[in-house]
Amino acid sequence: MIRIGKLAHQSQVSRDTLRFYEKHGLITPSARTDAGYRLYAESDIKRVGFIVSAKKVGFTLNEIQQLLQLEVTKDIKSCQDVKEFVDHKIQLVNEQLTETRRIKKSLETLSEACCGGDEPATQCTILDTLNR
Amino acid sequence: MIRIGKLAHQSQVSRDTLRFYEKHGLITPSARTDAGYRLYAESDIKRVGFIVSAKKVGFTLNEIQQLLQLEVTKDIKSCQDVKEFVDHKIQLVNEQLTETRRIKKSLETLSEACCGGDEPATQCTILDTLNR
DNA sequence: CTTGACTCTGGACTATACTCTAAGGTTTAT
DNA sequence: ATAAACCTTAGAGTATAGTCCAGAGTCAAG
Repeated sequence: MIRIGKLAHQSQVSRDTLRFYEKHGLITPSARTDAGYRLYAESDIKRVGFIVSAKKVGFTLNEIQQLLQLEVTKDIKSCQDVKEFVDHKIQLVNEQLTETRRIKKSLETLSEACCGGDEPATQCTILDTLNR
Repeated sequence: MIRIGKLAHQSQVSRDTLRFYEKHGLITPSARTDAGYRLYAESDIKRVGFIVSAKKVGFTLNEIQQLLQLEVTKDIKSCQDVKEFVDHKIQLVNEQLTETRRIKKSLETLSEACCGGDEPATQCTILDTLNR
């Protein structure tokens, strides 16, 4: 059983973040010392690792909570359940990608129409476009 | 001079949003009635249009504030200034795009390694991967 | 036995962009 | 004249993901 500082160091997150995750139901230390210090067991450490990994692939904390539900109840869940969850997230990411690409194109169109020269911007095509 | 409700309707934003923009220095009505009602002049209406257009191409409110600065002082600004601003934003969008693509790929790798079948998820490659 | 490192809690603060509510005043239409 | 529609302000709430701080308690080492 380790204390919060050590876990924070090991997991490369801050103590505050661990407490924040706890407040949001992602990880609860298995025990406390008499003085109230959090004590994390091996399984807790793994759980934090899971959270960190899931963050790295783009899951939100909310999604991670659902993933942890799947992980904990994996014996009554199927691979299909897990894969569907991931595929749903891929869909969301694709939608975001589409929107960001649209924005990129709009901006590029804006930029390309502009001479970018020393001229005063009184007739700048960018400003003109935004004014319509 | 029109009141907030009409402007909101015309500009397709809520009254609250207009007041929110005002609080954040994006748009201030040119006048007020004796009763304190906001009165928007033609130039104010244009300004809101500018804000809405800029939002549509992905600028944040903070960036729009800077853009409005450029717009208002356009006679002492060059096309270069404006274009540089847009090009900088394109860079930011490109970085976001790169990150979102990375996430997409990670998720796809995760998904592809999973059988997605009826099997219990006890050996699910997705959960296994996140546990490392 | 005291100093420094560590931990606790609760709550404020950051950034982004609103949205909603309460309690009241004003204007317009009937 | 009165009701509906519109407007005002201040402030709280939403979602996301933390970060920081104060004031206090705990623990290990010299």
